Amino acid sequence: MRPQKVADHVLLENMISVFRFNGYEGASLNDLANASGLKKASLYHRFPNGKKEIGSAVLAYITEGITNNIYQVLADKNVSADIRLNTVLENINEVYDGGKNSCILRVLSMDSGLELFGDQIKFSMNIWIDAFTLLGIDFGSTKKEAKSKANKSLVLIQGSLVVTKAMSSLIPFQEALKDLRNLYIE
Amino acid sequence: MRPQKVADHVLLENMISVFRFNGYEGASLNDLANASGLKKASLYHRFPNGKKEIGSAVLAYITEGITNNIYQVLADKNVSADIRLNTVLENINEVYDGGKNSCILRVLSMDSGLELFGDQIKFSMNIWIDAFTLLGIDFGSTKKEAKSKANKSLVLIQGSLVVTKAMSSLIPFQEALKDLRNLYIE
DNA sequence: AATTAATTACCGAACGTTTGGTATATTTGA
DNA sequence: TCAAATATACCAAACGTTCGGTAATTAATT
Repeated sequence: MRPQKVADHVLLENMISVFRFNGYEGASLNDLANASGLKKASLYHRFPNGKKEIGSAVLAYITEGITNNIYQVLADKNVSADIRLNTVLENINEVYDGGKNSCILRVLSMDSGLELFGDQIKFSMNIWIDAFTLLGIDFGSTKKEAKSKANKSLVLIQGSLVVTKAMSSLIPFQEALKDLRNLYIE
Repeated sequence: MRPQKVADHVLLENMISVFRFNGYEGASLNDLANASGLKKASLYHRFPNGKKEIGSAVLAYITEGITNNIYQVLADKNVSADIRLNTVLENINEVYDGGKNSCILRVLSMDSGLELFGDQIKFSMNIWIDAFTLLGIDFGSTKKEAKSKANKSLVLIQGSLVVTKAMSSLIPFQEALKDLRNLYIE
């Protein structure tokens, strides 16, 4: 059996950067093919259902990332809550490249994206919220308080990424990371 | 001179709802024409430079709204800071229809929008920030503190609108309005 | 008061281009 | 030699845009 020219995860990473830059509607199959290193028709071999399946696969990949880099870190009771929080803040900073990267969940929830991927996006965001809710409880909050803080954490990151991109300044994102920390510490 | 079938502001309001729903790339000229009550070719009479000019006109219209409903309210020293804040919160709630409406500034800063409209979007957001900075100073903050709070207000609203839309729940937006109020009161 | 000229608003039909998607052929490694 | 992976060539439909021409109104001339 002939080997793949481009590995799955490489393919997905390349797609992600196209979606980040052009949005879902704005990303044409030619854009995606060019970025992937494969030809357009070959993308249909890897993703038989076309652009929708690419978007869906990207979201599944991102969901895996959120699970590994956020949920599993925050749910690990072997580590102190302080350190878990710091680790996750570092991971968030890394994933969004200090604020330079847009959030794929937001990008794919624009245009026709919400209709196509709404469930997957909700699912991913709920993992984020569940993760930070666990953290809040370990920091001594009631479940209700913890859930409220978790929602705030999501709002902070999403909002700061919007403002950071629109204002061409990384400061809002960096400030949001501090604010997110202050939600739990002090 | 033959009268216009559809008044400018009606035209723009209709365009806005199309952009809100479909994004910039996702909004086709057919969509825009259908929503406007004019035919596609007639849109080119009203906006000779096509889709770009429509986006630009929409942003100019939104900027006017921000100036009237937010900046002018918050800059009016004849009214107590408390009341100004409440008025603006009501206006924000109204403009975004309790969270149901996406923010056009965010919608048009996606896809190719940032490239086309970046300056206008930055300009609008700066009006928001300037307005809330004035408020913060009147609430007793230093200029630096006031500016930081103003940025937070923008992040809160943008983020909560993203989360509200993605999660199909108006709660994040409503919570953000409360959080925004608490930035200044208490 | 009537007619004509000028101006503006609008629209059906078509433009070239790009879109997402396929049918068919070739390459490649087991 | 067989099956999976990739590539070339192609397509109908939709895209943003343009054009020739018509409808509706005002201004000017008689």
